Amino acid sequence: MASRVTDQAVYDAVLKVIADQGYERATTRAIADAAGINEVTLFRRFTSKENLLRQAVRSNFVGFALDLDAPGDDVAADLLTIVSYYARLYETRGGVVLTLMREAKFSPDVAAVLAEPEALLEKVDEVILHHQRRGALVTEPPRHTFFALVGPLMMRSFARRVDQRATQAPADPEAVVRRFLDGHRPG
Amino acid sequence: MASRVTDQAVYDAVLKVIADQGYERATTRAIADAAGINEVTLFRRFTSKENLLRQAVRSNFVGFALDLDAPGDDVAADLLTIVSYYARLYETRGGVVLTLMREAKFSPDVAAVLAEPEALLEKVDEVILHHQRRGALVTEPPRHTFFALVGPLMMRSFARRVDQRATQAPADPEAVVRRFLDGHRPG
DNA sequence: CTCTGATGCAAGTGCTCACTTGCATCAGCG
DNA sequence: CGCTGATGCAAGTGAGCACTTGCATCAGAG
Repeated sequence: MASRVTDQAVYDAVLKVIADQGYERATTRAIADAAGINEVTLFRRFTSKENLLRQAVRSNFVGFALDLDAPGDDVAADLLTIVSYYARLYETRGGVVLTLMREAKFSPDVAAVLAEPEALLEKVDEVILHHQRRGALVTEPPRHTFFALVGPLMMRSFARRVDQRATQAPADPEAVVRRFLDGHRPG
Repeated sequence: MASRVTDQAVYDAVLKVIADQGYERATTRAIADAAGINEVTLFRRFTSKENLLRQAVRSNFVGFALDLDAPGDDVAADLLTIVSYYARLYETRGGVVLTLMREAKFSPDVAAVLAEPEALLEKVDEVILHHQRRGALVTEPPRHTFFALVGPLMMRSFARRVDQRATQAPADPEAVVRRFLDGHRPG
């Protein structure tokens, strides 16, 4: 029988609690409370705190993965896929993502969990390399290109966190790609 | 009788350990080991972990405070004092500073300790306000002006952390102030 | 209605960690 | 040499937390 509180609802709770407490300070008790279930039930359903985070991350960050398996001829289109993904990610989950990235440096658990979304990055690298080889992008380490592309989105999310008053409009992925290509098409 | 291991040596150890582990994961045991003293001695001399951090921060960040009590007529000179202070801070302690700033959001202890250096910021605000009133700077919330001034230094420190390979030259405070004033002198 | 599987609750286990205590040692000062 | 005050070491205390166990309850499928 399905559970009264859905898995996704629990995932939302985890991410929310982690967003304001950080992973290590987020007690399983607090997570359970936020999800409206008993702590024991939490463990019965998700085994461990780390596994719970893993499933939440998988479901929310990795789940709706990009259609990048076969990069095509159109640089702009492929980059747009990437930017749209990260724009949406930071738009909806910016808080947790930044928090987890910070904590990954110190907490082996968090680092382990983030290994999975990191694998996404390798896919992205391949796409960038593909277009570099086709002569559509300046040649540099793909990860650099990636940061140049997505960095502005991260910064926006970061700035919003530091400076609340800025009611910034959500980033327009098409504009981001356009601006980026202006600077990264080989002359 | 003075202690064989000086207070400053212990402070260095704390800041170093916190820089790579973060405050919460930095056990007093690890700190004592890094300082080359017994954990018990640590407590006998510094009372508590939080107090130890406080004294380390006080000694390293607040101790050599700025000569800003009486802002003068020369905007450039006063801003240079500020920038030089933060340039040196990030140059020598960038790692810990960023780590502590991150953790302050989650850990009340860290937040409490950082309240003291925060007070420095109020002094800075006053100086900026002073020069705004004298018509030497564009009018905006002083904290914004501060971030515009010091932000680049923080970003440089942050970037160095993310992207190791960049052997960036240390920031030149005079250049920073010059560039800043170009954009913030009222037209 | 009955059976089953998921849930809640109370209590407990084991680990880590900040912090303590008692005692032996050691360096400098008279 | 004898005193003092700081240090080291071994052991322990108490709290927080991830995770477990046993039992009662309750909702849905047959």
